[in-house]
Amino acid sequence: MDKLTIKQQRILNFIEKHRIEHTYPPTLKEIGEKFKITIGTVQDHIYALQKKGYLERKKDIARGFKVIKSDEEKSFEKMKSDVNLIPLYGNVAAGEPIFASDNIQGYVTMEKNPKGHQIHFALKVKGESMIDSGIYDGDIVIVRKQDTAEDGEIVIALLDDEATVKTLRNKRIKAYLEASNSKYKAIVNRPFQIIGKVIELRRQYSVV
Amino acid sequence: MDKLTIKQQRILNFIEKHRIEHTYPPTLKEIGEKFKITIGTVQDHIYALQKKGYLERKKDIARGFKVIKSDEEKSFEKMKSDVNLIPLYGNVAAGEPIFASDNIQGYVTMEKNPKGHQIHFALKVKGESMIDSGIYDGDIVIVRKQDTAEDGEIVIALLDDEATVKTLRNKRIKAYLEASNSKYKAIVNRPFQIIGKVIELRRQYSVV
DNA sequence: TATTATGCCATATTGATATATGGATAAACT
DNA sequence: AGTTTATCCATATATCAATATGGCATAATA
Repeated sequence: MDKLTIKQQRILNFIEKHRIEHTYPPTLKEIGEKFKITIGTVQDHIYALQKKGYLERKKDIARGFKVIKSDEEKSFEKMKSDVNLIPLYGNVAAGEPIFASDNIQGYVTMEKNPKGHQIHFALKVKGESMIDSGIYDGDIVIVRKQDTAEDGEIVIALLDDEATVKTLRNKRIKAYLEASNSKYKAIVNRPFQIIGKVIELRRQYSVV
Repeated sequence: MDKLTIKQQRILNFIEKHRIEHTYPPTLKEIGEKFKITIGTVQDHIYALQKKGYLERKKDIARGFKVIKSDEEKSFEKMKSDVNLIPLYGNVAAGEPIFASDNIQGYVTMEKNPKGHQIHFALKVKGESMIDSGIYDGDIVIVRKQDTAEDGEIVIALLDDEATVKTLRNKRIKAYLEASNSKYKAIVNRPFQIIGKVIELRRQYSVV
């Protein structure tokens, strides 16, 4: 693609900017007014932009401009549109509903999972019970909702109506939850329910 | 805002969809063609959409539609636009340039930092030297470029042309680098250069 | 030196688009 | 029963907007 002159670049920018701001591209006249040139001159510029491959336009269509983006810009935009916002829940006291919208503390960005629309959420970890697995107090875990898991996977489990992070031990005889901290005992013989599996961990360091 | 009828909702959706796909909104005629109704009827629908507050339009302006979005939609869009993609670099052998675009392994999404345009990048951690700080082999660290740091902060340092993750010890007498693993010794009396500070850690668990 | 690209003007014409008006039916609401 | 709302139609007109054409000057390029 040939390089654009300053004038051409400005006009191209104006078209795209106008489109974003007004939801529709400008007319030739509007471009002319902006740059204090006549329609005829605008035609020349538009022609140049088309010839150089930076602009497409539909014939006889009002405001029928389409600014061509480079592959790099495109893939960047695509990647951005592939970003999902998932809710970050705060810690929930026993008995309270976990997924109440009142408990949403914010949102966390996450690359969209290619495997369909699975439901994710994020949770702030409280306590030291998973420290031997490198999960610290204050870390954020991103969780995929599911009600089963394999032996050794880190899960969010509902224990006495409270959500906790633990390693699932799914042995032949019985499933139980294990803390990753030698000071804590495994939780055996208590009913629990798995609500999701930890798929990612995030830790934010305080920024000065 | 009054509720929309099915027909009105469809027309509203079409206008927005057309805008996204073509970069400009449709004309009255195009709407009429889509729904096989006459322009007069389209006028009625547009009028209703305006009266109910779902659509704005400029008088005498071709394709002058603007679909009004709810506050919720707006804030979601805004949050998405506040997402940045930062490059993820792979491990670099000693002597090779670190920030060469050849070394970009992918991109990581990150909430845009409100404090201006700082430069960030991401790096995959190799080795066990920071395990006592909960940073494991394979973890991804997000780094803010800077050439100084405070005592105790985790930094990326250039040691013999190789980038490593270490804790900075900035004592009265001399600065040195410390591993967070009792098996490793601190690196004293060797020249190094700080290239950034770790501001976030991410760990992906294998998803089955 | 001839040619092409850039940057500008003016004006006429064709076609695209929006607007205005009037009329009709059925359903919902007061 | 009367009124509003939601659907539709048809047609005329004004204006918006794109296109076509021709001309001029300068700088870069073959």
